[in-house]
Amino acid sequence: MFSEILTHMRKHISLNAEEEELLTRTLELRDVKKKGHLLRAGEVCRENYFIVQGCFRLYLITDKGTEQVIQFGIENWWITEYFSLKTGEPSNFYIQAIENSQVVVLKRKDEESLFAQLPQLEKYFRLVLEKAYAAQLNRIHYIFNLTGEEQYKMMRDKYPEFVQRVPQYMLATFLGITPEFLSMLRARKD
Amino acid sequence: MFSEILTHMRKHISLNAEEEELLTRTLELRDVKKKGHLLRAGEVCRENYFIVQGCFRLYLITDKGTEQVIQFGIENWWITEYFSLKTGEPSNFYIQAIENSQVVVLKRKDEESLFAQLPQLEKYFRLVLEKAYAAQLNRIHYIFNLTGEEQYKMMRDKYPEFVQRVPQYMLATFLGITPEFLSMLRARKD
DNA sequence: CGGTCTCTTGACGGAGTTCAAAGCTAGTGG
DNA sequence: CCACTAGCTTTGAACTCCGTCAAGAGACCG
Repeated sequence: MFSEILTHMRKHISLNAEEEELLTRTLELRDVKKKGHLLRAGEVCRENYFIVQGCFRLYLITDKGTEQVIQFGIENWWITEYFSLKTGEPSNFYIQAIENSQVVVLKRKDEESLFAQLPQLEKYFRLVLEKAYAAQLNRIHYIFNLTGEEQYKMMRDKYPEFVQRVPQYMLATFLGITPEFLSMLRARKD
Repeated sequence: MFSEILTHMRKHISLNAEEEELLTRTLELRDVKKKGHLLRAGEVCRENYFIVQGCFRLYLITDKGTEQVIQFGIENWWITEYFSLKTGEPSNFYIQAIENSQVVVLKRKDEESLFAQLPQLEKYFRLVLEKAYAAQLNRIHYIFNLTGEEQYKMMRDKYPEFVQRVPQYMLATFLGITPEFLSMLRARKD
């Protein structure tokens, strides 16, 4: 359903019925099965995704052959790989559904004309990006100043439903620790 | 001078003479001495800065009382603390000049009316933020997958002039290591 | 030329990794 | 609905990178 994305947009900008109709004509809904990929390393990223329902991860395969989760995305967040999307170069990252999910797809080829017709979208995405960028700075702060244990406890206390939702080995690499060490942390009763 | 920021904007959007004049009337030039602050922890961030000349760092004081650099900024980059700027809450961060510098100041109180008069600025900042956000994702990737030593060598080889430009103890905390350990790395000839 | 800021050196300690193996769980097909 | 399998989690021992603390040596600026 497009109602979720329209609700989200209305929090930042105002659109009339005609404009909303233009949007829903251009955007596309897509279902993604658990473990299905929206992007694989080596491919060029040509779309931006708004998560209607479900949960995704953006990750990569390191030189050592292990997976490193860089970012999670849940309902009402946009997720994409901007570097590849903007430059047209092949991406190093994967975007994968952790659960059966549904996204709204904004294709790069439609972006320019849609933004030209609905200039307010520029503001909407500017505001979304400001928020996402601020969150990244905060994250870097935590990475450097909290131990793995402290980060895990913070996640667990602040977003308990989220910690339940994703496999431990994905959460571990997101926190910058190994699955083995996270398992040990959980065993130590607080 | 405003010529630097106008040149930068012309790379992303087109402005006519009248629009550029409106911009330069609203924006402000400010000189900042080495070690001067644009923002201190506890203050509310009310401005966004385009670096015309010089070098800045965004940092914070950790619980242990040490400085942690989160981000550097040099010529033609915007730097601010978006969380405080957007929410109006006091910031936890400092923004400080590393050299004698000059910035263009965009005040929050002018932002709304300026964006209303020059809607193209929405696009300009959207594009700037997309690039900055992509760079942060890449940075998180390096933080997790390179050791302190590998990150230092990459910085040194990729941005040698920059490594020269900032004090070692600032570079160390930016890389997530202690100044002592960075000193040791430098002593090991490659 | 004096003081503050910055960089270096070294000994010790701890948080987290690596590797290997075993135990558990959930989805799948028969 | 059960059994099997692949994927996920746990455990433990040895090891490593990097932090902490403390002291001293340069270097820069007024």
